[in-house]
Amino acid sequence: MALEHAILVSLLEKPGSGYELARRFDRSIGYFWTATHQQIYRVLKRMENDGWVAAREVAQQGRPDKREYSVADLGHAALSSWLHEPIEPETVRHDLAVKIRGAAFDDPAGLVREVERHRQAHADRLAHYLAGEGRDFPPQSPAEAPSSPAEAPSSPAEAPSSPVGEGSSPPPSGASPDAERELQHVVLRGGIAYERMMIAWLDDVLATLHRF
Amino acid sequence: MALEHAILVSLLEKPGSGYELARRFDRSIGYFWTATHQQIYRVLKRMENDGWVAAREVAQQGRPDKREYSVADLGHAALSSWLHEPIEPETVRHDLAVKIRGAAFDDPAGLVREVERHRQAHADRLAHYLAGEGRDFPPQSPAEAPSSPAEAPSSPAEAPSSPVGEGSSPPPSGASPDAERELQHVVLRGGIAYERMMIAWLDDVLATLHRF
DNA sequence: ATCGGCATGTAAACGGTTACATGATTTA
DNA sequence: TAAATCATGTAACCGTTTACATGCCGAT
Repeated sequence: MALEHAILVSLLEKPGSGYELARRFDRSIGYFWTATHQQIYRVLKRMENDGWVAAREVAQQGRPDKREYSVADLGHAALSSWLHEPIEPETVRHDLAVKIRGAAFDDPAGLVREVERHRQAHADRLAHYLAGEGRDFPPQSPAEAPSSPAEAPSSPAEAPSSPVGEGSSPPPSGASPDAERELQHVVLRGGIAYERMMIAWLDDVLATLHRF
Repeated sequence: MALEHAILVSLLEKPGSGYELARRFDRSIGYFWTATHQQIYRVLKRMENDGWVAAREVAQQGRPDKREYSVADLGHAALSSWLHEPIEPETVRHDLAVKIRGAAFDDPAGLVREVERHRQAHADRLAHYLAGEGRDFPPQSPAEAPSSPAEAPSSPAEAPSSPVGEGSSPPPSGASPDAERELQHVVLRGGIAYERMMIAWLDDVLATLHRF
């Protein structure tokens, strides 16, 4: 399990309420880790009990009060020790691959629309990522090209919203805002590479299905 | 949930016992869907109660008896209706991405070994897939190249073991052994593309980490 | 004689999903 | 006035993971 750790990272990047975290899990962090608000409130409460995070009541005008969480020393230490223990290279769950293999026993051509839907969803996410990359990581001087040609978008692109927030406690070693940005960028590049690969593969799948 | 459906597909490809299924979920099917034996036994029992699969006691010499399951008409129908309903484009969980972003707050260089471990695991899987592709889908006449240059392997490669098994009931429409092979191949190509992408991205990550 | 593979299970704990619930405020 | 957003929760259910358990057979 790593929801706690994903929350810690997000709160280190920028403190926020449970509600705000829930929305981040629809955006930036949410691209590689999902969680519903119910889950987040429950885990957040446990983390507070364990002293990993501390809450601060914040009054707002025109809005309900919120409890803004930030990472406490114990939480920072917990993250650190998680970072230092090895994790298993992930275990994937690809429903679509099961469907594709299953289609051999039931009208392959019937799957075309479904695969096209998925292809569209991945093209949308790619456009979304590229927009975020262009916004948050504009191409610098020489030597660094952000990414290559893209897909035609379709959904409204929205920002990954990753302002350089301030960690609550002093980090053990080399934690510069510089590293934070660079590492966020390399993760985003991973998302971009993933979507590109998926689109190319789904085209391959469509070509294969069209042969039946 | 799609474990039931993954089991149906696997049993359509070839009938087998719970134990055999559990091992298949370490290989072929397991590359895009994991399940432990306990899970499989429980689901299998439920599927039997629902009339989706039928068991047959098979005596073996030198081994305990096994209950060999095959797909019943109701199971085939259940798979068919699942294939026809749309599913959500998957929700990913990338622990490693969380770690990478978290590393900004705790020694980025300390993550190098972990990322290298993951890179190795993906290189191994790629070698494994490519070996399986070479074995089960040998390059045909013209026009079809299986894949491009690869990685240096390291772990012992093992077969995806996908013999063309016989479905128990007559399929609704175009289910040829031909389609079965082709669709298995396109799924395998997806695995290969995924591993290649991951290796390239992890190299990018390593290069980024080395800057700190 | 012990270890690894075959074969099948039970039980408990945990994590994630879905549904339901409340109440204020701003925007269309 | 109705809908969307902010903000926080409870309850029930279901799927997954981990630990424990049993027993036979063949090979070292």
